[in-house]
Amino acid sequence: MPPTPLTPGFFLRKPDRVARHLLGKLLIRQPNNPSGEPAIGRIVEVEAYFGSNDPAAHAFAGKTARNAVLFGPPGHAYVYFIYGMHYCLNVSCEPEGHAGCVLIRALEPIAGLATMARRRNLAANAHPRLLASGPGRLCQALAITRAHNGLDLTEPSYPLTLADDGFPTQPIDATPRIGIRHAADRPLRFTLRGNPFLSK
DNA sequence: CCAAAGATCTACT
DNA sequence: GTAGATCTTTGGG
Repeated sequence: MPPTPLTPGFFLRKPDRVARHLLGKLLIRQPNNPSGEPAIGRIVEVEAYFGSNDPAAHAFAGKTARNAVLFGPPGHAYVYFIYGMHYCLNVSCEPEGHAGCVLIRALEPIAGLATMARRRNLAANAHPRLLASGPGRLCQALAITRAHNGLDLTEPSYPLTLADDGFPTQPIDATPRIGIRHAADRPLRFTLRGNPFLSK
């Protein structure tokens, strides 16, 4: 079935519910110029962050210039720069005023693998696992930067879109989130069970 | 103004 | 397994 963009209503639920439902969906990156090819990946690993009552969330200490997108409408991109080198992509969820979000952590490459490899400075025949398995890697593979912060991911005419292609429901594992200091014991990282393109 | 931490990745031992 | 790269954001003086 042809990919259908997700609707804002998809993101109105709590972050853990949205996270589970995002597994198996497509992240579509339109080319920057007409001669380029789209880059498409299937979401296989995500983490849920609750705006309040979640010490690990960027929005835990309240609204700032950096995290303002999280407090806005659902289905929008929150892109931040970390460790001086990497970008990470989140999707805002819950109604406006609530700062829940989902971090996209790994993609299974579906289309545009050569473009992904080039953006990642890898050989054209590099193992596809190296393309987008990890939050920093997938942003590099899809050329996602702070320029995309605040973008509506439900609008198919924009360069970055989330879509459903009818991929069937799969068993899901829930494990602790990666790389955080606080609340590291909560099982809020969700993965497609046994998928070879997970980040760890 | 300055300092410190950070939802990472890669290379090297 | 450990270290280094590299810079934005934030909070305190």
